[in-house]
Amino acid sequence: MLQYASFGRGDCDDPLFTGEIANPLVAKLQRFVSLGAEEIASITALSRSGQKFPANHVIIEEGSRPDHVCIILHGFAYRYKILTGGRRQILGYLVPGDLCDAHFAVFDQLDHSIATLGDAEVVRIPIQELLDLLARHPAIERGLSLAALVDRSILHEWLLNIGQRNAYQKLSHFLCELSVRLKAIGYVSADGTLELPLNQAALADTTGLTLVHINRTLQRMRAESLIALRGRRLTILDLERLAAVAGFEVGYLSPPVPAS
Amino acid sequence: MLQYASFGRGDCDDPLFTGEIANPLVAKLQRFVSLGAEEIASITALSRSGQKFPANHVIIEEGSRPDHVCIILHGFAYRYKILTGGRRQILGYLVPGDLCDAHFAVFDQLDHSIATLGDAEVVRIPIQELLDLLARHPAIERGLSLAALVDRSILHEWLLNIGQRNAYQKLSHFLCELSVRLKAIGYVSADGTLELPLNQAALADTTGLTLVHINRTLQRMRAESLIALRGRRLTILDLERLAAVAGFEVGYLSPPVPAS
DNA sequence: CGTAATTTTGATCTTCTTCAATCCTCGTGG
DNA sequence: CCACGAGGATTGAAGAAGATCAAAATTACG
Repeated sequence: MLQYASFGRGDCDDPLFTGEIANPLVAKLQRFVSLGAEEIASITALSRSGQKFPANHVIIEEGSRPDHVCIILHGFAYRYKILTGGRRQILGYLVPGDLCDAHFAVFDQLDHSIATLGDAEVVRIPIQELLDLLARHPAIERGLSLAALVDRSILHEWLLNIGQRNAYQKLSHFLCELSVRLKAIGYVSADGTLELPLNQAALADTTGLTLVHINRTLQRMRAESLIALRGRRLTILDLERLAAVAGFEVGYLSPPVPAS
Repeated sequence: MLQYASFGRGDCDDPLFTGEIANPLVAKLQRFVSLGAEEIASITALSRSGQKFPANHVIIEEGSRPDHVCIILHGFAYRYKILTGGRRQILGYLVPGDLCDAHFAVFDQLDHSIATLGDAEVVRIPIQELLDLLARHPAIERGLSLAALVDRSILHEWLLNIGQRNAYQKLSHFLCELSVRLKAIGYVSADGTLELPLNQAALADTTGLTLVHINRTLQRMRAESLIALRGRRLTILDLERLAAVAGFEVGYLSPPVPAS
């Protein structure tokens, strides 16, 4: 049984519910474009049941040229690069509904790896099937393009974050982003609690800081009553104030408004 | 008269030559896909003569929703974001042939600004015209998609660079990248000299370091005979060794090999 | 209940920042 | 042809943010 189900749109492990729950990819696309019943059915058909992976399982290895695309159904994953010497930079997080490299994978070998954060459920779709789907349904293609746009915005924001802010702000900013993204897919409870398998080492490699320094920064944030943290359960006590110290602006995470 | 012409494919300011020189966008696309004569003609027609801007002129402002796309014909530009407080992060550089936001601009308002680095010549193409062009010539669209892929790789590499390497490596890595990119468009002379209007403040905001620290790092690199630097003229004396200290691997800059 | 992973703490060190001058360089106008 | 001014480069000194190393404490988990 996967964790976090209680915050999600329902427990996909329960076969009784399978037909009823919004497919996470459908849900994601619907934040960008409106989909017809047939489009929803097509996506659902492709991504009904996935493969389950344990924590820290490498889904796609840097340098490979995958012949399929992965969609996260449950749980989380992250993109990363490793430096000779062992240092790791996390390049981004994938949440349910996100896919590992839409049409990108068609051409190229990956420049980074992707691994599961905690236990996760992932569907693999042969590239050709995805291409067919996109060809048949321009709305889906458009939705994915817009999603890619948001991804790029996030990348830009991360660059700004890592390059220009101090440790306290870096961490705050990342937590704000996380909170907003997870809220959008229903993974944050009313009191601001999010539960995810993110350890301090991952936070360090996300922000370009040291594990030790992350630890101390977290403590400071707790002391200031910005967050509460126990085990995997992180509660953002004061998102307003957290956003203020981070200089966080939601804009870049919102689906772009289509030109009229 | 624009600088750097001597390193480029010819002097585009000379009207006698205009018809003969490869259009920089054509040249760029040809590194990814093969173009027919008609495609080349179409592109050339769209981007024959541009508008000239002085140094540090903002071409596209963050938050605007441009109805056109810009192509750099001559000179350089950079993407950047500014933080309240004045800190600036440079997100990437545009060289001749690059465009400010291909099909991206269709949907969204920009999340960052773009400005010229030195004097530059830029064409503005109405989005609709570009869309028509892409619709008529799938090869061009494909070329731009591949170019976007490389852009993303670069962004990933920058994140790794800023997040995980030390000052010496950061700067070395950036210089390696610059050298390779400029060499690809013929802007590096045989002895490794590149001439571009990049001051130490820009290097600082590119790497997330301080101007003062950049200065001292450059001095160290000179002392180690890795580079020579006089005014705008940077010579990479030993690219091998520079790449070694930076942990630089060219791969991510190469056009992806199309799947067979 | 024991082992491994993760978090926490302490002490020390150094890389990089900050602040504040000074010094070039180069284009401009007198 | 030279003085002037501005942007850019360089230097120095001092401080701080964050890194590193090593160990202990906690927590998770089979």
